[in-house]
Amino acid sequence: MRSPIAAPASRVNLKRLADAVGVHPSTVSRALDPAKRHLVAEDVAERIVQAARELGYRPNPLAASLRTRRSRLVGVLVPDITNPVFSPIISGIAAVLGAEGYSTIVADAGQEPERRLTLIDDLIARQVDGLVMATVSRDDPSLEHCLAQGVPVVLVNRADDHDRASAVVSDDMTGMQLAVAHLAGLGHRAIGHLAGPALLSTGHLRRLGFEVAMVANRLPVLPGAIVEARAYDRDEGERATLALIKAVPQITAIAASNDLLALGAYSALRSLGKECPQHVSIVGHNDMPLVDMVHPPLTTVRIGPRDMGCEAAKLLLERMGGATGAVRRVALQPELIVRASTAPPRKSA
Amino acid sequence: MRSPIAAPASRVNLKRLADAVGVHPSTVSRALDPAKRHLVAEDVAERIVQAARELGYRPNPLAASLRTRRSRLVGVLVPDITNPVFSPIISGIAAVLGAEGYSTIVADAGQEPERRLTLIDDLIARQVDGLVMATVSRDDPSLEHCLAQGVPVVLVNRADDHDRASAVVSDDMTGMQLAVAHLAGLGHRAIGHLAGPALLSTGHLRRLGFEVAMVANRLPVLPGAIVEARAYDRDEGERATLALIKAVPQITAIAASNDLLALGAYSALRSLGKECPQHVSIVGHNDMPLVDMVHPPLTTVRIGPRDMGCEAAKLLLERMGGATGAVRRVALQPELIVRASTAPPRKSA
DNA sequence: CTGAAAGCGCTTACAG
DNA sequence: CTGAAAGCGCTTACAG
Repeated sequence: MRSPIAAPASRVNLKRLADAVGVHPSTVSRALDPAKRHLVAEDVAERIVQAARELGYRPNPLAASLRTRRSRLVGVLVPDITNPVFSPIISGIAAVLGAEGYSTIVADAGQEPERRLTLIDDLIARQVDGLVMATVSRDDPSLEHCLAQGVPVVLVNRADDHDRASAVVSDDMTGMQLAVAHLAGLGHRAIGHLAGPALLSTGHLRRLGFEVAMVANRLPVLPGAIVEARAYDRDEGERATLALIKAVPQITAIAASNDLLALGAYSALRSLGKECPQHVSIVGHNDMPLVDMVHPPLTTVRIGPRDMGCEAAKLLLERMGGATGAVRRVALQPELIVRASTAPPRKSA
Repeated sequence: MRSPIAAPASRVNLKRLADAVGVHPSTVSRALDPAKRHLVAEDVAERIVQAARELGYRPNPLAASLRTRRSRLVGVLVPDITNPVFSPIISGIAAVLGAEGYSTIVADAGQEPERRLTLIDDLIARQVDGLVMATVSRDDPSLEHCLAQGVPVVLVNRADDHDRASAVVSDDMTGMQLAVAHLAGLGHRAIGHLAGPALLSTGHLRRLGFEVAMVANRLPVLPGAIVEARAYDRDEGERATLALIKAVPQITAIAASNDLLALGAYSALRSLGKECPQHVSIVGHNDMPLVDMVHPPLTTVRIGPRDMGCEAAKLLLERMGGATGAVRRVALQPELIVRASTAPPRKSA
């Protein structure tokens, strides 16, 4: 008894375990697979399970994957892990997948499409059983790439124009209609829109929602009242707002395609010496963390990113389970959260 | 020519490729491994590489891992993927590891220590070559667990009391000293501290930094002027602040152990009808996204989470490369970011 | 410089 | 109900 702790005893594998119990490895394999356990005599199975526990047997998933061609691994592609919208999505995906024994490997796709394909190929090479993509544009070649290889894919937060894959999104048009209706209800007539990139389904649909809602509220879309941001970030929000106000100075309210854009609008207003909501009301989209604490607290459209992640995972699970039904699109209902960045327009306006 | 696209032509593997070129699989294996390519005749290697490209050969990393016992996979454990401090850490880790051909698999450890061990075991079963842990408390059993299995581990953002593993952190004591010095410089004398959980190195060290800095500035730590939060979140920040002000009503400034706690203090002050910074100055820690936009913009200590991630990855790379030197602790220098939540105390105070 | 063989640790037809 | 064998796709001593 030299050392109380055994040397990392060269890992016990199936064969060793079989020897210990005195049966054939294949029997051990069956006994330990819930789906096959019924094939082996109850008492034998019992002894095997017992021994496995005692010896601390841990099956090697790599070996199993090599054999079965299933890895119990799913890849999640996000455009930017640093964007707070994606954390809850990832967390939702990992939670429901984890409960089913899948591990999640998340990859930050970055901006270059080149790198994106490489990443996807890496994941496929690692034999992921499925892919969740939060990265795709409305007409994304990387989606084709996945599909061509036969990997089950579901999209999240963004959808494909051609419905080539199932997608879980927030109901983007409705969300924007909520925003516009709120503004119209407050009495605003000259409303502008900070659009997201038209290549993304969120940017496209929210813009559509804006236009539809304006018509529904019998409000004119003034020329120059829609400015498209090149990216969902604060700088672009600021730039777009400056352009918007320059083109349509009489604007009293802005519906932004997302919160970061709205926050950029705050900065633009400040640099112009205007107050929100006294001069201009602003509504965002997403309800990302902390927008309740900015000044003024942001009125926004809450989407349920974690739920979206959960739903996406469920869809993928079906797909990976061999379900082969039609492509589905599930749209979660967003909710308007009214805070202090919106108010009736001033009479003077 | 029925279909323009070939059926997913049963994947080309090493053997198939070897047959195509007319050499033995082992030769192909060598030619394709940069470290072994010199072992094969240049022209043969050339032909192999060429054919590999043409046939679209993609080596199966699972099979390679099974053989070599190296997976080129590293696990990253975070306590809560939704906490914005961790995204840049993850992103930094993935970036430097990715450049070396490693994939990163991030696991959200959640709160139950039970689940944490399971996750770690899963990762180890998948043969991760190394682990980065952002989860450990100062004396964490799960660290022992990893070490016992011989997995290279490096800690990030948090360190271990016993220096059982290398760690990359921000210089927490210095950071807090920066905060206190700033407050003292403004003329504050009655300064309180919202401490983080003492079980975490950040909570512990920042508190220590607070105490040391108070002494250095010849300021008394009033009884009740340090309140420990049970978690790094806004609710706890609010609760702790209320307790703090109740115990020491004459407080004019608060140094918080992190930004979320500081934001909770904002809420507490508001509920008490007090203004920041007029009644109480507040400084946070971390400089997380958007704290520049809250009201008032938060003075805080900026740590470099992305850099921390990068450094941690580098350390892990060394470790995985077989480096066996002493455990190292690298502390990045934090920086004070002065915004509008701090001001001189009012004369009346 | 190249080939033949063994083996990483599993799973699953195939027999019996 | 259990065993023996083959094989997933690689890599790496071992010969030559």
